[in-house]
Amino acid sequence: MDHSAHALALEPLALKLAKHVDLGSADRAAILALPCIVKRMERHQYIVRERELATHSVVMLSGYSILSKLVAGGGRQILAIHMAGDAVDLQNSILKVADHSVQMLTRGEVALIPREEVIHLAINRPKVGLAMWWDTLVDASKFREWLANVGRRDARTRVAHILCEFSLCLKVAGLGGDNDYELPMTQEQLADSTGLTAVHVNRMLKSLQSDGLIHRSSTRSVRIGDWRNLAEAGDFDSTYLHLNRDEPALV
Amino acid sequence: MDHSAHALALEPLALKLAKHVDLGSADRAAILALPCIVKRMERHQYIVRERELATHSVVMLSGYSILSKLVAGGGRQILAIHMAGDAVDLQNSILKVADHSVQMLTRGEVALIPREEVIHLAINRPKVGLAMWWDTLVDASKFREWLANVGRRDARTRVAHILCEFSLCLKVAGLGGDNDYELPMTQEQLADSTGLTAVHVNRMLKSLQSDGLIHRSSTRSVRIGDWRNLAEAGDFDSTYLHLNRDEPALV
DNA sequence: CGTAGGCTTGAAAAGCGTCAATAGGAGTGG
DNA sequence: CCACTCCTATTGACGCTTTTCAAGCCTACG
Repeated sequence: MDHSAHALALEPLALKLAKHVDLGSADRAAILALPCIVKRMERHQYIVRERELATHSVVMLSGYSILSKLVAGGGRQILAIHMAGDAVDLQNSILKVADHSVQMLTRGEVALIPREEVIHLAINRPKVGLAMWWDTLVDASKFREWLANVGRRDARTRVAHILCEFSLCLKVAGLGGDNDYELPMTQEQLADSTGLTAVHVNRMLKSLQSDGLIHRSSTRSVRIGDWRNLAEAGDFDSTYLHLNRDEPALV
Repeated sequence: MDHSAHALALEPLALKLAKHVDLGSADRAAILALPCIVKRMERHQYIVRERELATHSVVMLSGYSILSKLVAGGGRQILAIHMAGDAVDLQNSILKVADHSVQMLTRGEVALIPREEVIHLAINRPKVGLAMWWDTLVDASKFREWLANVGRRDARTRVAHILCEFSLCLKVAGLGGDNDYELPMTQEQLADSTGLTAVHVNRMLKSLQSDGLIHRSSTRSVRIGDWRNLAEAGDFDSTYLHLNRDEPALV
C-alpha cells in the first residue's frame, strides 16, 4: 500500500470534469489540489464494502473495478464497471453508508480522496460541484440503460449490448482499438452484469460469433465484424453514454 | 393547460432539498423564487418524450408519473415511479437530450422549471446545488436496487420487493397508511417495472396472498400482513431509499 | 510442469412467457 | 338508472428460453 500523495494523480479527474462544464484554471487547480492518497490495489481487493461507512471517494488511475450488490441466496448483480479516469462513486462523497461494493477486477491504482474534501470543493467552487453532479447524472443514465437491458431484452441482445458498450468505453479510455478489444471481465462476470448465467453467456457469445457479428481469436478478445450489425443485434444506441460534446458545455 | 405561476408551488421541492443539506433561509427563498409554470396533466400524457430536447425540469405536485424506456420489439422498461414532492429528472436540467420518457400514470399537476434557471441556481447557491446533487444520488441508488431486483431475483421476490418499496414511499408521501395502500399502477405496469409479464405478476401476487404475506380487498389495495415476513420474502432492505436522517445533514 | 480457474458443451428441468378465454369494474352515453 | 364498452384482472394449458447439473478441456500462472 503506497500512501504517498502524487501531485498530478487527479489529472484524469480534472480532464473528465472539464469535459462538460467550462472550468476556469482556478477550478482545475482546486481539483488537482485535492488531498489524496494513491493506493496500489490487488485483483479482487475491495475498495468499498456494502454496509460499511464510506470515508473516501475514489478515482481509478489504472485497472478495472466493478460496482456490485449482493442479493439473498448469494446472487450478485454487477451494476457498473469502472476504468482508468472514472470517478468511482462520487456518490460515496454524499451517501454515507455504502449500499454496494466496489471491487478490483484486475490489479491497478486508485486515488482516495477524503469525503469532506469533495463536499467542500463542491461548495467553494460551484462549477466543480456542477461538474460532479453532471458525472453522477451520466452514471445514473448508464444504470437506467442497464436496467432496461436486463429487464426487457433477451439474452442474445443483452450480451451484444454490453459488447457494444465495452467497445465504445474502452476506446474512449484508450484501452481498445477501433473494432477490437480485450474483454475486461470473465464470462461469469458478464453473466452477473446481464442477469444471466455464465453458461448462457457463453452460448450467446458463440451465437454472435457464428453469425459473424464478432470474431474471437482468444477467449477474451473481441473483434467486431460489422459495427452496425452488432449494434442492431444489441439494440444499442450510444446516447445514454453521453460521450460527445454535441451537448454543449454548461455555463 | 394552466400557465399561471404559483408562488408556493415549489414548497414541496424546498422541503425535500432541505431534508439532507442544511439550507439557509436565503437558499430556501431562492428555490421558491424559481420561475415555474404549473400545468395540469391528464392520465397517459407525456411530460418528457425519449429523444426530444428537455427544456424544463419537473416537480410532481400531485398524481403519479413513471419514467420509462422503450426497447427494440416494443418492450418497455419502467425505471422509476414519481409521486407528489418528487423532482422528476433534475437530470433533465443537465443532460440535454432525454434518453427516456416520463408519462403521467394518473391525472395530476406538475411544476415546470426552465432548465437554465436550475443551473443558475446550482451555481449561485452552491448549497442548493449540493442538495440537488444529493437528490440525483438517491435516484441513482434506486436505479441500482431495481437493477439488482430485475437482474438477480426470482419473480416472487421481485414483486414482494416492489410492494415493500411502495409501502414506504407512499407512507412518506402521505399517500398510504402504515400497513396498507392502493397500488399506484396496474399489473401490467408492475410487470414492466419488474421485468416480468402481467400474467406472471398476477400469479405472484396471488402466491403472496395465499401465503398470508399480503391481503387484497380489491384488486388495487394491498394490506401487509406481517411487514417482517414480506420484507424477507422480498429481500428488502430500505437503506437504498435513504429516507432517514440517520445520515446526518451535510454542511 | 502442475494446478486452479475459466471456458465449452450436452442433457434435462424449471421458471416464466405466450396464447386464449372469462370475468370484473369504472366510466360513458342514452 | 341501465346498458354498453373498454381496460384490467384472473385462470388454465402449453411451449420455449434460460437455468441447472455435470463433465471435460484449455490456458495462464506459479
